[in-house]
Amino acid sequence: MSATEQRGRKPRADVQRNRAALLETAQRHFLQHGVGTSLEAVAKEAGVGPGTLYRHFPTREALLAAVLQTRSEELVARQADIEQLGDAAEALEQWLRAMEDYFSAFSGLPEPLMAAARAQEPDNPLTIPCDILITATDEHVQAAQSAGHVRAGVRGYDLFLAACSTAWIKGNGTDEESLDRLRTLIASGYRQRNAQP
Amino acid sequence: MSATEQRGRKPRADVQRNRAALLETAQRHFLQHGVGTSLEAVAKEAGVGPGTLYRHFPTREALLAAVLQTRSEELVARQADIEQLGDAAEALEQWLRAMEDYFSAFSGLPEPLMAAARAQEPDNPLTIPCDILITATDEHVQAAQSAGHVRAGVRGYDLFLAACSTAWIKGNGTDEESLDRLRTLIASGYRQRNAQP
DNA sequence: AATCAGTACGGAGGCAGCATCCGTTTTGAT
DNA sequence: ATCAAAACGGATGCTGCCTCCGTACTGATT
Repeated sequence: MSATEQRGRKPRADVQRNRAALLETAQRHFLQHGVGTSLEAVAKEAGVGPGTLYRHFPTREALLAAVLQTRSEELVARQADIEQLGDAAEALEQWLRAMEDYFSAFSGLPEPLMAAARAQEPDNPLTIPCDILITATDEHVQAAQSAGHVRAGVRGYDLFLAACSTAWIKGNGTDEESLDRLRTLIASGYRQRNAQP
Repeated sequence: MSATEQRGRKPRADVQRNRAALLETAQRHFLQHGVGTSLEAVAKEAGVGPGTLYRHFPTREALLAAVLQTRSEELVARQADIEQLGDAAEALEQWLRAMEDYFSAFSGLPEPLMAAARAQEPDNPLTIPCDILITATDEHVQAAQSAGHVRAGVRGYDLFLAACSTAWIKGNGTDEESLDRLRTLIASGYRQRNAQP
């Protein structure tokens, strides 16, 4: 028996079915209406009562975290690929874009993520993925610094913040051209002036 | 008769009193609870009914814009001072900080400001101040570019976005040190490498 | 001073969403 | 087939939004 399975010994059929339906519906609603979507509507469309939704996911953040689980895993997988590249500068750049995409998955997502990153609430379900991302970013940054591609004094957390705010702006309907300008601006900010090959 | 006075000829005493009370109370509530504060509570504390509040300020944005009026004027005044400086680079930097402070006046303010800046809704009361700020920023940028302090290709709007997102991050409780790092990062991004005095 | 018409007031009311509680139903185990 | 634990779901109470309309106030007019 794996650790993720039941500790007692009863994985009720109900529970799994409802949980799956809720996750599926919630993802659709988050996609269409953003993270602020009506949880009541999600429950109704999933064919369960509000009580059931709240029992499975006590807070909006818990539901969000569960829905994001899949995407988080994909992101981590992408990181593995990215790390394969020899070029630390290129790797960092790709990683930042990957994070930005992740943050942009649903409209309004950066808000709760920032709240979780600040992380005075240790039981916020979004804190864990955030910490993972920050750490991963920091590793990329350090690698790129060692290779002389990134200024000293830049931390992973700084670029995490930058990616998060870029995603926030993106989610607010700014045109792609302006976004690219902003990304370029930020890249100019962290890049080492004279890269040493 | 000035243009800002009545066009017909009746400035009812009621109206002025209530409007003033609403603005005063709203500012306090925005300060304490952010831009999402309960308008019902504002009305109640101002001693008027909800109807009166909504007649004076049909939307939350209208109320926000009215409350921000004073601050906007201060900001413009500060701009005048800043322009006096001969140093365009220093002027730009100060201007960006001034804007950031303005955006940080109330928690959650960047959100509606961004929505207004994107500006497909021409009757959004926040659009006007936003456009003014963008234009002003662009002037500072161009001045600094002429003096060779800022890269070509940087637009005022880009730095407006940057300031807005910095304020957003700030409003989400990030520590001052990280903010300073981010500001430095952005500054490194727009500054010309070899300034020509 | 008294009247009048226009204006503004304010609260009741309808609506939507959140979150909880508890009587009823489902489920796996025996 | 029976049972107790576990899960369900909807009724419920709450808060906030926004509107509508009978009532009250105000400034102008005589």
